Amino acid sequence: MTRPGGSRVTVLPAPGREPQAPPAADPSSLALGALEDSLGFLLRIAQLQAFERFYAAVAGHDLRAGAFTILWVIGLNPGVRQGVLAERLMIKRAHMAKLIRALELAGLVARTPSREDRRAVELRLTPAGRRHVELRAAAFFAPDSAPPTSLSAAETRTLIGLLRKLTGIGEEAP
Amino acid sequence: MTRPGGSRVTVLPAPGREPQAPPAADPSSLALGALEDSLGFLLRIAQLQAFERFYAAVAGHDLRAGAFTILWVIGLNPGVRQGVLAERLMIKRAHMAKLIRALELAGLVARTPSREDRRAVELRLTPAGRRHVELRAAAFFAPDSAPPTSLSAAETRTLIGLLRKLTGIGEEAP
DNA sequence: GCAAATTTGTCTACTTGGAAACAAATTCGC
DNA sequence: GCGAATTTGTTTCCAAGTAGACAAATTTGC
Repeated sequence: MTRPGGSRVTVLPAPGREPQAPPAADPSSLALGALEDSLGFLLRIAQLQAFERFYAAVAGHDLRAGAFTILWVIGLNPGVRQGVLAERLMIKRAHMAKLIRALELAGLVARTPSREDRRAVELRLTPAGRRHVELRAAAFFAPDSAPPTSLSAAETRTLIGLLRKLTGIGEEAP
Repeated sequence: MTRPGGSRVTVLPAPGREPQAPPAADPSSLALGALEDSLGFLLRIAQLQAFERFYAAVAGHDLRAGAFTILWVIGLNPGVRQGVLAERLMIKRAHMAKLIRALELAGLVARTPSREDRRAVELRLTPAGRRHVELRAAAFFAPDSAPPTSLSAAETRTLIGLLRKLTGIGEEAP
């Protein structure tokens, strides 16, 4: 399982002369070198694959992952402020402003100015917003109930646990 | 480590009445509910955090992750075609066309029409492109040598192994 | 009390990425 | 052969996301 080069993997591509092998018409047989050990690269590919699977599974449910996530978290945290939401979901504040305005225009979210801090805005689901979330929650979380085929159930649990630890998400300061 | 609800985690937010708790001004104390068990959500957050760390670490090296990755893979697979590259790196072909043109204009990549298939284009690094990659490889892969602080070295290896298995990247069909 | 610094959300301009339609070349059916 | 379907890369247009400046409100230093 360990790689030929150990952990010092910054092996440069063979300088100058080319491998005489044909250009490799099959994507899965491309040489990736040290990228195969790169956490950032693997996370990127894994995330894109997961989104692809997700949108393939929920096709036609008019369900956008980002919007649903925002509504879900507002539903669990009524009165949450935009900036707090943005920081936790890793969405830039400028972008969150646009997303929230769209949700407000759609009648799913209510924005009320905070009384404690008159710069801030408190977010809540409207009744329509709550209905929207309730109707789509099962479809949204369905892919998590039937996890990827390439991992066993135990491996999936391990992976989720490690990702929680890596991101600091399921288990904050005690 | 198991969650209160087991694996059937589609618990809807408390309908109607609000938690009387204050709006939670601290992002890390937001309730996320079933999102904390969602592989897609965790992968998304982990990837964004990883990119943030990456760009913080290589600040000023004029190093874009996507462009470097493309150059790196071309360097390892001279003569590779655009579509193959796009599929493996999960970049849409329309986008790849733009990226490759930019790299060609920058003098880093040479595009030569394939003799076998006159629609296709073969990609190679120019000498300048090879120099570019060699100069930046150490900085690009540095974050992988000093992995995240929240995981032990063993956990990081396990995580990388699981991600390889999930994505099918380090270990193709035997 | 009050000027300076910070925070909160917003705006404009820009970059990144994708969907759909397309031309050219290739492969398939027959 | 030869027309139909497919593949390859490109173009155009649009959506998603970011950067940086900004006004208003708040907090901080004194």
